[in-house]
Amino acid sequence: MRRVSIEDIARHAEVSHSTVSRALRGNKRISLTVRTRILQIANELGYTPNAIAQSLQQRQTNTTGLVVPDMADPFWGEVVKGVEAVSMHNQKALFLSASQYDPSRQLAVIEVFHQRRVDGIIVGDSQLGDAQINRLARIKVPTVFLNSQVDHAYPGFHAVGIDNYAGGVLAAQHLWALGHRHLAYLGSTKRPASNQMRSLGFAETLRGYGLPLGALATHHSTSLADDLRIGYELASAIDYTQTTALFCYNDSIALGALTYCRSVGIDVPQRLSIVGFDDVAIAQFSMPALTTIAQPKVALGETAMQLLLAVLAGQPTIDTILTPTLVVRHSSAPAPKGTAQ
Amino acid sequence: MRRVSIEDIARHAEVSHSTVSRALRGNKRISLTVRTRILQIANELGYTPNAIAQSLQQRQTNTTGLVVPDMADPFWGEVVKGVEAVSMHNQKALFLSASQYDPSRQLAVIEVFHQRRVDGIIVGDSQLGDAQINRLARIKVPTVFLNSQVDHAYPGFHAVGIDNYAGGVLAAQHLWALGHRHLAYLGSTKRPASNQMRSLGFAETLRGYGLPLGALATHHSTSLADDLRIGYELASAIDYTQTTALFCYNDSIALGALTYCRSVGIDVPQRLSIVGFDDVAIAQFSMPALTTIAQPKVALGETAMQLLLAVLAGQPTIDTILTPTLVVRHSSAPAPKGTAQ
DNA sequence: ATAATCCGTGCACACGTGTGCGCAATCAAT
DNA sequence: ATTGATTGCGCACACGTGTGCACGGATTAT
Repeated sequence: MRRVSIEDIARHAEVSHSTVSRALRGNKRISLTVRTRILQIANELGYTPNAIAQSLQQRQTNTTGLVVPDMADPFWGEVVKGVEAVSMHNQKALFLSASQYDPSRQLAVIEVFHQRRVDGIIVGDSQLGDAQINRLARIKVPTVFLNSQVDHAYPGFHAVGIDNYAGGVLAAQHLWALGHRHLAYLGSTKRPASNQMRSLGFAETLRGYGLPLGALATHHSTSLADDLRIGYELASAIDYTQTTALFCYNDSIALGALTYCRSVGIDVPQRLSIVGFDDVAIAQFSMPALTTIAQPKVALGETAMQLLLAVLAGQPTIDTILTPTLVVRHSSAPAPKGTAQ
Repeated sequence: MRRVSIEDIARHAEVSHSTVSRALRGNKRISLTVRTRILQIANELGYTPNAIAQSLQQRQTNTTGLVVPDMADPFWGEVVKGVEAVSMHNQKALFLSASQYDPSRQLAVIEVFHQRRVDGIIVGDSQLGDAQINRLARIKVPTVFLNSQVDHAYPGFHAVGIDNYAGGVLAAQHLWALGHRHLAYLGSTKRPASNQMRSLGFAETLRGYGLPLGALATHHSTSLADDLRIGYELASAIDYTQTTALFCYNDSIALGALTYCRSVGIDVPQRLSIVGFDDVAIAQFSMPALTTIAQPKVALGETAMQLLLAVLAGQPTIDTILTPTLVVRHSSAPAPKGTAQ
């Protein structure tokens, strides 16, 4: 029942295990005749190198740990896809775990990764507090934070993310240009930093245009329910006698809001414009198709993994901020005449 | 820069590394005084056990490999979530890789997992051919197939899936009861087995009701494009002067079809009923909300992992077939009067 | 012919951990 | 007081792999 090792091959070939090891790795110092015989025997015996033993001896596992808040979230699904693609392409294996938006669980996962001696770690949506960061800093594993909610300025810590403020600006410019003068922001405090930057970019831009105070309402859910549900509930708290446009923290919340509007008979986009954030796959197929601020999700994952690989290779690196883009579809339209100021 | 090992702790405590190992593992034969001293030192030094070395010596990695066709697919996202939850709860780490619906890549991933000496493997949507199965059988790693497209009857091979035929039956019963007499099936040959069983359950049930030949059209996409796009394209090939109901291989295809209908002004569900399959999160928030055959996705992942754990524990196991359920929403309605036969 | 070079291979150790066995010291029992 | 049991710990090996060094034999140069 035991697996076949280079020692077994050595016995069959009547050489030492050193010779087998060298032959398999293509060392020049092994004669061609011996090498071909060894490869032949290895093949017959169905030999598969033991990466565990290799990892132990090399003190390197060629393994990365990835922790995201929720696997089933379509946003993170795409990010994971990007990370996995680059990882596999570079012959690295990928450990995956979910943190369920729980910082303590985030740290616990990271410690498990460290036990497994991953070469590097990618943390999505980090919400680690100072104490946790200190604990993490002690283990000295190269770490890339992806769309982090906290600022982690430590050596060995790197970051990849998008410019949330710029995203908020884009949404404001778009809706203002369409003539909207009473707007609302629907957010979630589950992601403090990005939520704040998006609403800030949105609000400051509108203020810059001279939007009177009070014409912008912000609603933040503190609930931990699904975003779809949150969007539905937040949308139901809005006063639609004035408000003509909604900017939502993400597409899921926007779709929840859209569902609410449909259920109470508010026409989108004729009476109300809705702008989402992320551009998940389904956004283009909702009814009406969602206008949204697109994040380059797969690219985000790819970039994070590439950054990590560069760090591991000892190359100099810089943190990366990707820029979101406005995707205009059919959930946004000119403000209705009656309500324009 | 070297990591701290039990050897280092031993030196500080002036004992042998054996004693440290035993102390850390709570062996009774170590005196309490020595043990507490060792734990103290281990803590001060920031010791983290090396799982690689443990794996090598125990000949067991407490690791599972999971391969799915596409991380970004919302269906597989939920399955992964279930697998990960059970895996983490049982202190097992999870390797993840995507196969992109490519059988040869599926096998390649499995071989990498084997090199890493995973204790078990879960393969989603297996499309492995006979040659590949033989190769896989040789490595003798306990394997669970999840919603497999092929029948793999080998010792060491196990399966978890849903009853696709029953799902097709449910859809047929529902649409027949609503009075639909001209129907179409929109499928994808990317998943041969499940696609066939769903359409078969659908077709045979309708035939059983006495539906005349020719009143049921089937369209199968052979393209590798996104399902959303496939749904759009397949829907555009239907003759809607007769057909009043569509049953789709999955929700993504159904949503694509829905989008097509919206774009050409076909009212759903007044003029056309659409039934999907899977019940992905977004199905309940589309416009109109999608009637669908729900798969217990998370439970599917959980069950697969639990089955694997049972196999690894040497317990007797049986393959599991979960049953899908009909979820009626607003994309299906009674057939329009004019077209009823 | 002898010395210098080169080529092919094996010995032995390292990576970090767990454990069977043995050994010394302490304790209890006769 | 001697024997026997018990307790607490270390020695040495194993897991599978890679590699520095040495060593023997063949080849080449003087």
